[in-house]
Amino acid sequence: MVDDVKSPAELTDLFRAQGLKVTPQRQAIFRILHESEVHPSAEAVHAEVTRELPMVSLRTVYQTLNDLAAMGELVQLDLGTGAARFDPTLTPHHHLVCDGCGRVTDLEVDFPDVSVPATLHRGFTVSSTQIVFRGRCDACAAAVPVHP
Amino acid sequence: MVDDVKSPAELTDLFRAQGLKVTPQRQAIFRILHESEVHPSAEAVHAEVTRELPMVSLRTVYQTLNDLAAMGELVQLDLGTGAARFDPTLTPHHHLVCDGCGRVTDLEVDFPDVSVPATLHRGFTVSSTQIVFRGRCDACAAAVPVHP
DNA sequence: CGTTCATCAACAACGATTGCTAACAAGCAA
DNA sequence: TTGCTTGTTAGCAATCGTTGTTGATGAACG
Repeated sequence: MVDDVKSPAELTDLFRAQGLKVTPQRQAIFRILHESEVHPSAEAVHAEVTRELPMVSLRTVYQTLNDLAAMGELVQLDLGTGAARFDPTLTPHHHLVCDGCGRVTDLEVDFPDVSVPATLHRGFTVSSTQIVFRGRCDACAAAVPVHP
Repeated sequence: MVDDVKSPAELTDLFRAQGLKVTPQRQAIFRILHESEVHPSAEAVHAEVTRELPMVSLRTVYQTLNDLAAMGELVQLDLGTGAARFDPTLTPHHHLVCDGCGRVTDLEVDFPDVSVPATLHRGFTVSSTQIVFRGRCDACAAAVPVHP
């Protein structure tokens, strides 16, 4: 099974263990991330949060997402789509990015042959490998058959 | 040999062929790109240009870089290092990105096995594949041996 | 030469993100 | 419960990279 973001209860425990407080705002963010099937931007998470807690500021959402990313419970992606995306799927995987609508799709495939040749890495220590396939999803390809 | 950005003379011809005018500012940018061994940001190109033409605005640099990228004479990279990088190497290749200093290094290696499995692409049309290896270059690894 | 249109510099505006700070609330203990 | 301590929040300003706007300049082409 896929290693998703932890449950709200687990994240609550983790936050408390780090001496961080668990506020209603944070609980709402935990729940939204846990239920999310996509790669939401901070803005998108904020839009969801304010449906139940209308006073939550975007600032708070950023803070909590950054905390989660720093704890390794979330992966922050910068795919050149304008805003950073927060990926609740922790299993190493890759991404399809649509140049039309910006949609990001997971690709749960391992490419075991992809590594930096020893003759070329020149002291570079690789900590992660990201593969991004850019193109157009079916919907966008249909919408713009010829020119952009 | 590597397919680098065209010479200033060739770029001049290309601009004129497109009905774009070739100003001293643009010629300076052409020359700087052609001599560049790295992946300069717009800011870095601007810093170089103003050494010979102190009046050139950052706006003009962006405009020319965008024109070149639109013509396919330059590849614009967004690697999450803050600013966009402009890559004068046109041959398909991949990148090593140092999380410490942000340095971007080319990796002239082809990974023929990297493609989206037919069973998973679900209508997605891939137009380009980017592989980014993140980690630390030798200098940054030496500077920060343990914690960041 | 003169017309015309792209370009220039300067500044404002923009979107995404972060810094700042006073008011506030979570967690803990008594 | 009550109170204390400390981290958190909301709101706004500021920052960064980038682009829009504009009046003036200047190149290209006839």
